[in-house]
Amino acid sequence: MALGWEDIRTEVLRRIEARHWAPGALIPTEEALAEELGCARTTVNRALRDLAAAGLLERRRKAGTRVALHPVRRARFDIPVTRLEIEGRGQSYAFHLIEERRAEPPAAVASLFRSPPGVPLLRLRGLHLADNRPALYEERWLDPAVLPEPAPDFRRISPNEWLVSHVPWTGGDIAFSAANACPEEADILGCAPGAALFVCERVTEAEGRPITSVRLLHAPGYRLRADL
Amino acid sequence: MALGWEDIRTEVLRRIEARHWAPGALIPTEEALAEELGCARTTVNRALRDLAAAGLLERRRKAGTRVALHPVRRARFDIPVTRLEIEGRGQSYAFHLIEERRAEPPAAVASLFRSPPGVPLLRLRGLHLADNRPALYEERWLDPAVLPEPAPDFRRISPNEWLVSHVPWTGGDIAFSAANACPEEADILGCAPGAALFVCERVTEAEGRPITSVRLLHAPGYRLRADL
DNA sequence: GGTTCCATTATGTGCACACAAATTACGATC
DNA sequence: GATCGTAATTTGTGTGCACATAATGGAACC
Repeated sequence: MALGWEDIRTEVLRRIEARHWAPGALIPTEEALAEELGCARTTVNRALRDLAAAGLLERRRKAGTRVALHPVRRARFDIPVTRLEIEGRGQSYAFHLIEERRAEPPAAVASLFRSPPGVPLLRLRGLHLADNRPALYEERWLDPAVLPEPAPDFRRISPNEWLVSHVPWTGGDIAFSAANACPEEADILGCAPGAALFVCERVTEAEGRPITSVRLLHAPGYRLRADL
Repeated sequence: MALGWEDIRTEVLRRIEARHWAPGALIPTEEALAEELGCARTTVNRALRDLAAAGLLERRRKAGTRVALHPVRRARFDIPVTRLEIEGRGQSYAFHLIEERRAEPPAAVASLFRSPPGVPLLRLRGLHLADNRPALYEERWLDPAVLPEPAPDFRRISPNEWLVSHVPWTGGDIAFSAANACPEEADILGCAPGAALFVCERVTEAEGRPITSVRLLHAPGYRLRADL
């Protein structure tokens, strides 16, 4: 019959959901499950590893595998390039560069970049438009060392998109929050001052050093969906 | 020396980041890589599968493996039980039940639950407190069919926490957005009317049917962090 | 009683092999 | 030239085995 690892996962999941094994309880060893379900231990291992990665099981060597006491919901979502996200909704995309200049960053950003005082970074501000309406306003600091000669024309391609396809990144950090639009932001995004904006702050690193930090302000009405 | 699959992943990642293989380009087959790097194809397979799951590679049978053209950033975050999140910050936790009654849901919720008109759902509203200060206000609709007899005392345990540990869930949906606090919400959360609130809306399902839908309003200042 | 050490045990992972599944490339046929 | 069928290729996965690694529990010892 040939049971696949996904079948094993399904069966284990069924038992968890049916409270066949209570939360916090030990479940049989891989070997026992393999014998019971009629497959190799490798196959059980893969299924259990997958469920553990999903947060449903907790596994420790020697201690065994137990059903997670607090099934942490581990949500995942994709962060597409803004252009693709907008075009994916069937809208036309455009990017409007508001500002591009060298400037000394505020202390918080400077310490983040671990750059010595007096060294300017590249300051970029721009607006992403969907069907010619403001959709996303970005304020960015960028380490000019990553730019080639000649520098890309950010009036034609958004910094985000250029970075994604030209600079190898190795890590970073991302956080979401909500903020009231200040008058200038409201003006740029074409919304009322004080409107609640969905904010995404990102720091992108390469080889352990920050390359760029950006604050993305979404126009009112934006929703970020994730899968459980 | 014994190369582990994580070593292989690291090496492949290095080559991607070093633009050794350009975005969109085909990379060698598993077999070729296994021979070159001196390990079994299984090991290469695991490494490449992992990178593909992370969105860095695209793999298709027979077509081979290529470096993703648009390295979609796939972020993951854990959604802990609110109590654990607050206690994890070293603050004391408390839950205050504001309202519990049977009520007919608005049309949008009724259609979501696919419940016939006239059948009431359980309406719950409550406030999560961190160090006795409002942290999270929740408005929930709950299918009373999942409740045992006697029903749990939601003055003692928050609906969220009770559900997580007593009702097997199989899926759901989650979305984040921002909203201005209406006067009542501002009063409950102890913030200014109109303040930008971070909103989390969740629908939880079991066996394909919605069990509960909830709108979570975080007090101003909340940040949701994720890992890239 | 407490500390150290070690055997036991469950998971983690590598390997060689086999076959399955998908998709492409190519050749045969019309 | 277009269409169809088939073979070749690449990834996907199962199996049995071996050994590595970590954590546990208890024995030995002070």
